[in-house]
Amino acid sequence: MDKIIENLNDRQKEAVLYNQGPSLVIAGAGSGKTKVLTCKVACLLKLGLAPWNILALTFTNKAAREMKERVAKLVDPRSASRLWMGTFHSLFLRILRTEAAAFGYPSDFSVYDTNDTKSLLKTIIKELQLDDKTYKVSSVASRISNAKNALISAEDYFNSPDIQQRDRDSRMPRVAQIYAQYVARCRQAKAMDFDDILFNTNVLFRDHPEILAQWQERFQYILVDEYQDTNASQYLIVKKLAEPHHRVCVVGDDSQSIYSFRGANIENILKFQSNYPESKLFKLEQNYRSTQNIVNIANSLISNNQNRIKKEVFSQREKGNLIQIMGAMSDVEEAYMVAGKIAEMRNRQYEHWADFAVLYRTNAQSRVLEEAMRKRNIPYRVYGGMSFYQHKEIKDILAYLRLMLNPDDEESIKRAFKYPSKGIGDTTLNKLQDASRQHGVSLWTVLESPINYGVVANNGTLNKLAAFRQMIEQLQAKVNELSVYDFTQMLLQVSGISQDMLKETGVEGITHRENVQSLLAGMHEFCQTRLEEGIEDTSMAAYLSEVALNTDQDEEDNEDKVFLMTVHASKGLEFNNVFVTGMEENIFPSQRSCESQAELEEERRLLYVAITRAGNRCALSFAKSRFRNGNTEFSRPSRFLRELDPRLIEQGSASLSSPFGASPFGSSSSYGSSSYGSSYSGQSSSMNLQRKQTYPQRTSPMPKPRSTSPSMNTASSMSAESPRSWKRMPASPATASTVGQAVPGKTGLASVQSSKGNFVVGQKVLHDRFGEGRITSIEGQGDNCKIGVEFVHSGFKMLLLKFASMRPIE
DNA sequence: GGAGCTTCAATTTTT
DNA sequence: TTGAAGCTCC
Repeated sequence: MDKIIENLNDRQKEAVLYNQGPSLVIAGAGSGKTKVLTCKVACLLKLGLAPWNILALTFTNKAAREMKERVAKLVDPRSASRLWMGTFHSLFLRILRTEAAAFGYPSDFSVYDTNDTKSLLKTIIKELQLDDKTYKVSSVASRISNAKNALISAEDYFNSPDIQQRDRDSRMPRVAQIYAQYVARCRQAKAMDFDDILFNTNVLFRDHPEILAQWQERFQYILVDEYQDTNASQYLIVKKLAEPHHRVCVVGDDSQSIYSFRGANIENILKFQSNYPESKLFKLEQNYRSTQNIVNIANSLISNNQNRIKKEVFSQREKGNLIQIMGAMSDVEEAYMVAGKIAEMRNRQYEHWADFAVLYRTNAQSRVLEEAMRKRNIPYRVYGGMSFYQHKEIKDILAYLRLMLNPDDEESIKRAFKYPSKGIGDTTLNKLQDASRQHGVSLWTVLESPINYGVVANNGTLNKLAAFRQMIEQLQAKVNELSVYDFTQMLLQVSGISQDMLKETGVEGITHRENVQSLLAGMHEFCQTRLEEGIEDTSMAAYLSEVALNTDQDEEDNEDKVFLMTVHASKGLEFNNVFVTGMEENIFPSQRSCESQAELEEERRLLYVAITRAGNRCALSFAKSRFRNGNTEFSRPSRFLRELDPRLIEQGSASLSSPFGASPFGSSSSYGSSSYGSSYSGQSSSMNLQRKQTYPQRTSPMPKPRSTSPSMNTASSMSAESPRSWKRMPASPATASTVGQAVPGKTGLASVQSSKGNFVVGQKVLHDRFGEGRITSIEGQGDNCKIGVEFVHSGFKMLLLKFASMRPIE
């Protein structure tokens, strides 16, 4: 026991050792939250609790995995593997499967993922003959999801005057019907969606006290990670399970609550103490991750929030570097600036690429950043994006597997129907669906005898349907005879998927086949592991129940690369150096979050999360113009920048006082030119940055672009600025009338006069997109006059004067 | 049933 | 601008 807690500080020890009643552990950023949780679990085991008496709930598979590994190291792997430690969804799914009979489901019901849900909703909206522009699938889905997470059933939804009024106000009065229909169809398909797992767990516990009592008895101690992210449904499950013994420990940080949009209720953590009056509060306030300056500037920001639990996060590390704020003329320049800084810092500090993270508020911002990284030969990875199990080819195969256990699974039938193509089109599918709806039976039932259900089709079609049905039945007969691995290999042959995939040519085909191979490899591993552990069941059912909720990334990318990700995705991670980009009004905070105080506070917490990811250095950047939704938009620096303690911001960083309120593209040239000249070392000079252009570039492998078609059309640094990119700056004063009058010099030309001003070799210029630079050459005349400019952040460019939106400065 | 066209919208995301 | 989704035509 002592050994487990020997590396903890006093606060952490108290939190770990207290287990007389409910406790709330407020764990500031970087305060060793996971350590406390894992040590607590280890202590409980040492105190004699059986692993299966401990319920430890997380939000992600990754968190659960990591925690399990750490517990395994503290105690023994065997005990660790027997803990009830996992995500809310995976553990309660397990319970639901066990208790399925109690609420009239088969134990191998299907689990619908977001795609299935949306596809079903789309069908229902069509069937109800509602306008799919008014009833957008995504908004209907989110209303239903929010309702479920708030434990509002379809019936409650229909009967709630408030909700009905709200739906009428937003011109979607029939969401209640869609909801009801959706629930009915899920039940018919013997399927549950993610939200149902929690919702139905509540229903189960509500309607079956005897079952609840069993699980209460089992879970002697309950721990919840990231409690600030719990929704009403999760809150209530925990409350019910902990009712008899009240031994529950929740850990979280209200300042890091950033998921209200998906139903998380920050009140759960704020009100924990009133919900559990006898509870004890522990605060972990020492941050071990970040320097004092980073912790303090984050504190100065978050102190602007009203709704929070009082705490004083502090660091005993060195003061560290000041926080830098960098301004750029455009999104492109911002990206180059960040890329340049990363390259420079890496060389100077002998750091790894992976010590750097570039964070942004929206995914769309990654584009320019990626481009800048590629141009600078900086290897990077974009974190997030599509997970393995969301790929079409994987989902198609899993649909077949799901059908084996549950042929009533409508979404899976539809998938299997469509792929590989069987000559059965939408027309036939619609007929089948209509019949299924009219007779109140599943699609599969209709398929078993289409004619009996009034499906009118020609013989060819009927034969195809019969062939499909036979194939499924034939496969079903084998399911229990083979391991998943063997079965799936057979399935790929029988269904024609293998043959079809071989037909695919090109890069995408290769990727698809590789993904299928990975799926098979995963299945093989599943079987091996099971056999090694002495579990004989390597069936598909066993596999599917394990995989149903695996939606996280199987990222094995351990290469040394810079991380690019949204701020949301960065939660829980840490990096030596963090760049937070796009610090502009309407981006961060996002436009949609400016309406209410609560939303604005969440955006502030989001920035708090971003800043506290940094260990040693943190820089925030903004651009004065940004290309968004096909237009160049001008923006003002984020209001949050003004909330940061100015004493912790590096001198020479962008001045924030002047541009506010002024016209976004005011005439102050000093603003743009001085703002980004400073460097981390505090040597504030643009020369310093220019010099890095000559640094020998360490070669590094080019990262694979995410899309299959790498963008090759980006303006090469040697070419004249293309009209296409010029179009991106409609506000630029450049016109055809800017033809220059050249003055000859010793080599080439020394200067040129144009309607934009006088350009001389060696002169400083300010370009709307590339920012500040110095002219190195002038050649050609008239329309062909080209000016070579060495830009501070964008490197050398040869620009056609005619198009360049550039003016001399100084 | 698929290639190619038009249209339309455009935070954040795990399970 | 991108991309997804729907529509048309072969």
